[in-house]
Amino acid sequence: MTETTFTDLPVAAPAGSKSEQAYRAVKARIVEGTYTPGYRLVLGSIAKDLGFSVVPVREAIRRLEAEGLVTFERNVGATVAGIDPTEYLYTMQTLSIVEGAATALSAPLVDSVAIARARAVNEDMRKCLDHFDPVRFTQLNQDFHSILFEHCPNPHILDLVHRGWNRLASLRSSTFRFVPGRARNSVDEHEALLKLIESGADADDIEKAARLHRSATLDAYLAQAKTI
Amino acid sequence: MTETTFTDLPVAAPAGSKSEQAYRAVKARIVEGTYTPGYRLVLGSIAKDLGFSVVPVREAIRRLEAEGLVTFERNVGATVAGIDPTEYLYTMQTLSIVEGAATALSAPLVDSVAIARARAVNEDMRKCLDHFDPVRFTQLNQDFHSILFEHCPNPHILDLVHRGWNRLASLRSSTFRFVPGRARNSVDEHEALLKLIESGADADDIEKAARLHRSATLDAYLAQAKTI
DNA sequence: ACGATAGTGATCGTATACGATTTCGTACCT
DNA sequence: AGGTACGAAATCGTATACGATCACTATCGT
Repeated sequence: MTETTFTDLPVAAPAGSKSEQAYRAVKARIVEGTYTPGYRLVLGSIAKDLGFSVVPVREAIRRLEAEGLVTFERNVGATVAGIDPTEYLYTMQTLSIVEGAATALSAPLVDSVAIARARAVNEDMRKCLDHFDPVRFTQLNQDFHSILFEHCPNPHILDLVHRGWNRLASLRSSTFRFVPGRARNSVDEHEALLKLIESGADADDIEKAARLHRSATLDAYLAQAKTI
Repeated sequence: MTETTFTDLPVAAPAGSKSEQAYRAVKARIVEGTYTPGYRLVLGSIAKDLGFSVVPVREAIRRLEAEGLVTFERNVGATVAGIDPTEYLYTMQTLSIVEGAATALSAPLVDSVAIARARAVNEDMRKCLDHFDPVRFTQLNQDFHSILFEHCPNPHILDLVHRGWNRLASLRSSTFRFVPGRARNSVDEHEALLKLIESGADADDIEKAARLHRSATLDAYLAQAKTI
């Protein structure tokens, strides 16, 4: 094909190598809960399902392993990573640190328009409390923080945040128990955080607030777990 | 082979799947500087070199990509990731955050024996300054902090620290320029950090000190870069 | 009846093979 | 001479195939 008459339309080509497609497909199914924790990821089945051979699928799964979304055992296979309480604690604690840092680093770059958008999202979250819609609440929560992170000057840190979120995503439809009381506090803390950023507060204070915001959710979980 | 007469010697079996071996082999060569940044990782060559086929090697390389040690381009191949000044900045900043957190979390679990060991390592570092041995200095520096992290309660954070270190390792033998003045300060800061931990200081203060300790190295680099 | 053991099926791990894509050198045209 | 177009070599991407390993079950012996 020497001549490129047309503008080389990428058409509806699913984009990327099959390995890449497999990666995205499996990741999506994990994150959105089609494959719940413990689900056995059988290479052959997934390959047949996607219409690929096993090699790209295998590669995709190893990549997901590196992200912590699946666990892998030699000669046995891969399963969607569950989150036991310990793992949950590790993940939340790590998130509190990287989110705190991301928030503080981004704060100076958040303009008033972004603040307004974030505030709108937060008000939506408040409504979710009344309708009791935990899934949407979680999504909006990520949207809220994503707005604050929009101009984060350090992509590495942002990446760590996203990995943490993905890791927690598998919880949504299974183990996770929504704690409404905590959720309401969370919304209030969002508003406080916005005020802090608007006022051009010290980076340290912003970082501390953002970190505590995440820690508090962990604490609420721990307190609840203790009562069971 | 039903009978296991001998104690099932793992002998000199290189342990693990070939994919795993390939992963470790290539990683080692990158970290220790055999493959310098920009080095082209050709699947066929590495496979022939290790005596494997290309499939496990390919898998190994994709894993290294996920860790940021190599960059990958579709249909072109992989090269050892270089670190341009921007990447260096991102990595150092992220390290300052995760090392700070790791140090603060570990501090309450560092006993006096560990302190003594760390102090000994630090004195070795001081000697390296006189003999001008940057490679050993860097190694000892990692040893020093590793002692402090020995009982880190959060393995995820520790993992992030190690990833950062690996990422920086490729610099050692190439771009990196050792700044002796900074190195001397670094040793002093180590001692100050030990005193802080010994005294049972506030977690916040320890975190701040550890974070600044890493940031200062970055700042020294930036200052130097500016004068060139 | 219970535990150990051998056999079977499912699944993984890796080698090999081939088509697809890129890169680079060379010849040709302007 | 410079740039473009063609072609060959190198390398990647994926499919297929087969040997190796593991889980499971049924059988045998005690």
